[in-house]
Amino acid sequence: MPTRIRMSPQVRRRQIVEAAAELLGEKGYKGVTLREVADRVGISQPGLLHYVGNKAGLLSLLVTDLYDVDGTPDVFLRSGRRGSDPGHPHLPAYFRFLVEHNAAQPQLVKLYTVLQTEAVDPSHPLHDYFVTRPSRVWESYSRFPWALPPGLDWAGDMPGLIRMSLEAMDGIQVRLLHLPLIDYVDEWSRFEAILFPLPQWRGLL
Amino acid sequence: MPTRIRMSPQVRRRQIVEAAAELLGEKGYKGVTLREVADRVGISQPGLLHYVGNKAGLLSLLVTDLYDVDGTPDVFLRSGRRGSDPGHPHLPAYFRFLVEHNAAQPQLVKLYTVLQTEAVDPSHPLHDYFVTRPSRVWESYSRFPWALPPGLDWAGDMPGLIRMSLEAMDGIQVRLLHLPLIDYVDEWSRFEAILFPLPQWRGLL
DNA sequence: GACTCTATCTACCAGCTGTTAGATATAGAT
DNA sequence: ATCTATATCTAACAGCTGGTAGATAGAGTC
Repeated sequence: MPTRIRMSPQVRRRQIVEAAAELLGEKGYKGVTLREVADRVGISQPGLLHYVGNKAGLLSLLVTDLYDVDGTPDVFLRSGRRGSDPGHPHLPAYFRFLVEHNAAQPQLVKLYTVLQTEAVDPSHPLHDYFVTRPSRVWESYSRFPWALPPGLDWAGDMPGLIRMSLEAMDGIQVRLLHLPLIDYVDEWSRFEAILFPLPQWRGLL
Repeated sequence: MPTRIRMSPQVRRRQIVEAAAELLGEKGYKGVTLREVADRVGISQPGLLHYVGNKAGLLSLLVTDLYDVDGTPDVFLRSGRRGSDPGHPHLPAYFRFLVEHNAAQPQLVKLYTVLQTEAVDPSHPLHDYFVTRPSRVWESYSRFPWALPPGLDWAGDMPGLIRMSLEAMDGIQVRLLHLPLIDYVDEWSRFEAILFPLPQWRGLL
């Protein structure tokens, strides 16, 4: 009978993650069927279920393998990039790092944006994950002694500054879903200029 | 036999729009079934279809009855609000109007945010509507001689300023889906302060 | 070469979903 | 009262979806 293509779990798992990321980024979790993902990978639907258990397992796989693995402040501070001195890390420097990191993976950003909004539904497998995410993110940020320019108006309101920055990024990412196309890095640099309005700082990055 | 409740098309249609808006705002278009909407209205599923034709018709109803009917620049300029002089309309004044208008209808904002992102899927009934929306919105804005403060850095880049403002609003709206809860108007005022950094202007509004 | 493990398959199913066909009852007009 | 228009219902269906059961075959091990 026909030759069955048997691959190592590592490779297959990688294929599944990539196929799922691409499809979910376009059609969302509810909009994608297991058969679609399986077809793209080149296996049968039960074959896919063998790896993910059930449909929600697809998302666990994505979160585990794609989210929160790089692009975090920790990674930035260990990256040795300019302004990444662990003693006094530059907040805008990190945001540039984050934005450039994301801009280089538009498909992942799209996936993130789509899932984040789809998860408003309390029955969505990632509902809790996303609803509580701002708290976890802030907790992550607050562990570092970010350096802030002394002249900044709201230098005292670090949470607000970070929150607005992330809101701006989210807004840009939503805009990226529509036309005419814009450039993520360019658009962020405009926000950076008004969120961190200190020319001499920007020269340092 | 059981008493059948027969209502005027206007009333029924209104009920359907409200039920659909609420449900779609939580579960999205794909996540909601016609039966759910029908149940909430209190009619049968074919009874609902009598009004909307098919499932996509639900969305047409929403767009027709809820979207783009108020909150547009035209409405603002006719509203007689402070700064709404049709000769020299104030851009930040309109944005305040828009934000306050939206903040007063959080459910509608949620619906809009959810549908906007869900419609990335090319097979989504509102795909074209949302993908091409920025162009239409800009066209709408460009019909008015918005007054801009002379000292503003990018006074020459009106499209960019408007685009950033709308991105900021979108970002806030995404953040509104998560916890801890924030205040739409407060958060916008922070962005206004950096997008339109002219104290004497803000005193005018 | 025989054996074991498991990745992968085929076959199947129950439940849900959108949609249709046709019957029925209700409100308003005559 | 009767009639008409139509809002609303019940019944039914085909397609798809996630998930299960059991068979099969490929790859490494001894």
